[in-house]
Amino acid sequence: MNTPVFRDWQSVQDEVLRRIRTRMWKPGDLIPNEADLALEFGCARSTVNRALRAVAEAGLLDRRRKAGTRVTAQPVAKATLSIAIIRREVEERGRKYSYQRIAREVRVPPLDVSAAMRTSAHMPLMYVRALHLADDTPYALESRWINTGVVPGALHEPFQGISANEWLLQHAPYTDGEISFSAVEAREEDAQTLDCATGSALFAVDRLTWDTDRSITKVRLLFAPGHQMRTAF
Amino acid sequence: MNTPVFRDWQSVQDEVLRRIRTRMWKPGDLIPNEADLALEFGCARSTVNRALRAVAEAGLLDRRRKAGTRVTAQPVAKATLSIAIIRREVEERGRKYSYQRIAREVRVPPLDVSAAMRTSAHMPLMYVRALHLADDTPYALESRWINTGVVPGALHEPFQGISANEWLLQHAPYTDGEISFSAVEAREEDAQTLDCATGSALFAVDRLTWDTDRSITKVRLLFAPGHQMRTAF
DNA sequence: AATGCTTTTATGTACGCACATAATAGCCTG
DNA sequence: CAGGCTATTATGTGCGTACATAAAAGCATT
Repeated sequence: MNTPVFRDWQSVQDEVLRRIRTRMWKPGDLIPNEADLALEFGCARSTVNRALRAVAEAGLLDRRRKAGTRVTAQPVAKATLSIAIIRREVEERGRKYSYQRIAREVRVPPLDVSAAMRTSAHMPLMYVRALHLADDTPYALESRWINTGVVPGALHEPFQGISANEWLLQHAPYTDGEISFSAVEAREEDAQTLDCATGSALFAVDRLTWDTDRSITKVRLLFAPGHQMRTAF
Repeated sequence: MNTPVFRDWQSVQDEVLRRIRTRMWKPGDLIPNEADLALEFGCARSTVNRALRAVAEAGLLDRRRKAGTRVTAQPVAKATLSIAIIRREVEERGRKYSYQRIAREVRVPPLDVSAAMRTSAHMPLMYVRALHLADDTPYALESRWINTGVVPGALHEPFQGISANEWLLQHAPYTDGEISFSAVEAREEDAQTLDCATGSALFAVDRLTWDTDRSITKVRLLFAPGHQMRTAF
């Protein structure tokens, strides 16, 4: 048999993907080891390794030392969402971005907030509420708590011209973060700001960022009705 | 100066991350080239390359040939969501999974469906509606269109015991997919099935999968109120 | 100053070798 | 036959070299 030669790791990857897709290698199957594949493909083992590693990262192969490499039985689709700065997100859709700060104050947060941020229950934090607009119509409503113990500079920043979102990225780099997505009904106050009906279904994004073990900020974004977050996988 | 030695790519990566985090290398900065870093760290250039590549994949570095490597000015947080099979998702939360097929029929779909799936407007597709339950309470309502032109086997499958979700993964591997998330208000019919109030805010996931250029299936999952999708980044 | 050609440079990748490491398989012992 | 030790094996990674390639920078020409 006349196997074509796969010299670079990308074409090895393509061939591996093809074999999985065409079920030449079926889900659960053990595939040949790196050395054999290298021989077959006419390249070095390290090239095969690079290719298989990439496919494994995509979730289509399971690799274990000594046990070998198997085609994932039930691949878990991994959708990678890019959580961009809202201004950029709006501008990339070709719309005009604008920003309105609604409130900014320092006060003791509700208990669920201090608990989530692991700050003491009576420690005041900074609260910022703002509206992001696209072509002058409401796009997303931001409600944010900032841990001024960790980011004291926030106390001197009015967040009028620049959103807290961007300011924090510049001044308080995070090391870890959590994000969660859900659907919530618009409260009357939020509905008025977003110019929609009370009770409308809103797409909500909650983010919590950390500098090692200290919380930096907790933010909820409520998007105007109809908002979609999409990606390929 | 007495730089410790970083032998393996993971510790090089850690050191690079540390330098970015501590702002020794600031956003937008050009960092030393691979050869210099290899010299400084006491390892091979390929090791530095491996580490920098990994950090770049995480979105914290921008690399371009000849231009060098820069710290990303405004890093885009990448949240990777694992879209598991619903049964597994439920079971991993330690709850009992069950499944009820509600409807299964072959008929001509609405125009938006045939358009999205790129099938001809009058071609009949299979429609399957089913409810996924966790601990016997509604968890997610699935409404699915299957392209029987591409997956004829579906015509002989009742989708009673096994969900279309799992059956398709076994019998119709996809090469590409799109996914989108949104919030929608529960229609009366959906609310009854999910045992919630009409108009409740529901988290909706729409998926469309392809085998190269032919659509396989289009599915909408409506999750019961309160559902959260979460991940770290 | 604008244009196009050439050089330089940093990243990207391939190779072959070596050794590390995890995990299975097999063997030995009681 | 159970339990534990050992050998084997496939992947994981490091190194040094070589060459490919993209792109900036420099140079020359108009």
